[in-house]
Amino acid sequence: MSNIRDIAKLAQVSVATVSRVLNNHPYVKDEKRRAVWQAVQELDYQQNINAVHLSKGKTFVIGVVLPYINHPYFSRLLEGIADGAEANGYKLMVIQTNYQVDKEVEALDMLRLKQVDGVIFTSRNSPWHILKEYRAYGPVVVCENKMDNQISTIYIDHYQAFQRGMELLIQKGHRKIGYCIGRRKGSNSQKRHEAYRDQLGKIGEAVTEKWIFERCLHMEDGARVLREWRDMKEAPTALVVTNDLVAAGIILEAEKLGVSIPDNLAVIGFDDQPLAEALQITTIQLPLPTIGKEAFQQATQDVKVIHKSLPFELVERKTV
Amino acid sequence: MSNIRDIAKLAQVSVATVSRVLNNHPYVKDEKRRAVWQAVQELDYQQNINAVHLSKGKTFVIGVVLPYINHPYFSRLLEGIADGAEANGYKLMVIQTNYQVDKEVEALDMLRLKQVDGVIFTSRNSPWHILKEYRAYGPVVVCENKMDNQISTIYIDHYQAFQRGMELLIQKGHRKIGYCIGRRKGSNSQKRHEAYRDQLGKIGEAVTEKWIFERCLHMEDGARVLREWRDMKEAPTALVVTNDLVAAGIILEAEKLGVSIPDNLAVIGFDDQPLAEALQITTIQLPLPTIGKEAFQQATQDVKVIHKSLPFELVERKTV
DNA sequence: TTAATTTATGAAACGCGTTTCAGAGCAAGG
DNA sequence: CCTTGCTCTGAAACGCGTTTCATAAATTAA
Repeated sequence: MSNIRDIAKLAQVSVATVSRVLNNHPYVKDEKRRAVWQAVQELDYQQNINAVHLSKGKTFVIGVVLPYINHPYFSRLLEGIADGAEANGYKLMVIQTNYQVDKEVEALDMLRLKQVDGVIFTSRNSPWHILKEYRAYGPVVVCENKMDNQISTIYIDHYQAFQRGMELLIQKGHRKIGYCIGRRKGSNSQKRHEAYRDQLGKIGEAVTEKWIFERCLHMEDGARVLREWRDMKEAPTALVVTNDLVAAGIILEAEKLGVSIPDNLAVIGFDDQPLAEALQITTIQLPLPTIGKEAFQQATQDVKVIHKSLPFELVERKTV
Repeated sequence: MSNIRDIAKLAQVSVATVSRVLNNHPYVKDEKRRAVWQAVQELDYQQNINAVHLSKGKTFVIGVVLPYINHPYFSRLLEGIADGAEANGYKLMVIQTNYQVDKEVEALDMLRLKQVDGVIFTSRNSPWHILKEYRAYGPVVVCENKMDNQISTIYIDHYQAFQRGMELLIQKGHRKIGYCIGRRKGSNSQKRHEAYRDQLGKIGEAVTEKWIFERCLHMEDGARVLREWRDMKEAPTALVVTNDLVAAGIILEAEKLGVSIPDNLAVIGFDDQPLAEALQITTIQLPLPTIGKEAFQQATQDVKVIHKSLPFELVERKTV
């Protein structure tokens, strides 16, 4: 394996000149240029990118933290990030965390150790102060609605989005409304809960804890929810659901059990995945790829901290 | 930013000793150990992993090539790879290619430049000889059925899997059978086609080109197929479909258009995603996460070239 | 008590590309 | 003819951790 010094020797120039030639810098005589390329060919030179990274103190790699790779919400987000990366000559290091804090810290450590130039959290479980702590090592971007003067956030206003869903249901006459969520403690989840509480408050209804279905993220969870719902003495007439996947699970299980949607139960999802279109699910469309792309921008530019909310849109179909 | 030499100076030891302490090597007096850690604290030392990579000639990163991140087939595969990586202290660099050859080559270049220790192709578009060319730079693992004495392959026998699907349909009395596929030229696709041709041959039927639906990968494609199918003068009575997602698209569109599944059209999918369970799709279950995990193993171990086929299983539900 | 190990430690080399800085040569401007 | 101002180069420093090798000191085995 030859290196730049071997090339220099063979081409009878200095390593500086070799570097210049390889990187297409100006101010090198054509004959030297040719000599260098000639030597590169002869020795079958391959650059060692790790030396470049060391020397430049930069890797053009962004770390992406996501709890589950195989979930359309995060896949779409990741896709957006990947598009941004591709367009800007960056690579992506993907860390699947299953919401384990140590995995999240591992991702942050890549930043600390200069393995990546920035980190994007599509979701997180670690306390905020940990992210702040690592902020000194490089840009950290988080996809949630949080105002912090050091960490940029690109997000959907889940409070408003959830509110929009609630409004639609209330407008259709629903008063007994429940909701599904992946986990309670997430920041986005909390925003949704606040919207839930506030909207119920507006129509003089109290929060019914039993109507809040936790651990709802995948399609199977939807089926579970529908069965639980069916067995309730007092059941809600409408559900605002984590995402389209869970909504689909609810709807398909409802079909099996002879529950009519939306007559017996109205359902509203989030995301607007192809599945929502196929099943005619009323949903709140979220611009996930755009979030991803913008998060990427922020992770690479780091000129100033921003907090950007991207618009959602209600897509009315047939489940409300 | 302090480095190992600063630590050495402050702790009054050599850099070799610092390195030993940091890496928990034996043969260092406890007092020096303490002195080093003390200095590390004082100077807030952060290791530069790029120097480690350069020095070791290894990065503990594996490159994963996949055409589409946001597709459950590849997501599940990636999930398996990620599990393997996590369990072995490796990180993953993900390259989304959209089947562009230059993107695939970019991934291979990461291997050549020592940015990654190995590359896994979950699917590819580049000619085989390119992969072979890069094989010299490190392990390249491909998820398709190809016997090569240099490149390991971990795969599902798509010929047999497709055959199994065809057999079921034929056994149920179908003779006019079509199929859906993502793209014709893929190696796995070709295996499927061969099985299609052969099975049709066995029952004395010829291949009907119009019954081969190309560019079927996502749910929307299924809807398109169903409509095309509906408009055919002579239509197949059964379809073996790319994957569960497309099958779901077909089934849901059929429902909308009043086409009865399986009475008017039998459908069999691949993968056995949660969606298949929810929609009661008869499908060929593929061990995607296992494929991923094994591919990972092979990408890191590289002791000898293997070709491993993993078993699939027919899951009969209600669409055949 | 001597030989053979084991423990401990540092100098120096190794992995390798980038960039700064000083200086030389040469052409255009005055 | 002299002064700017490019063009072109290379030496050396920089980024930084790992590992080998030689050596010294302390044990243990014989």
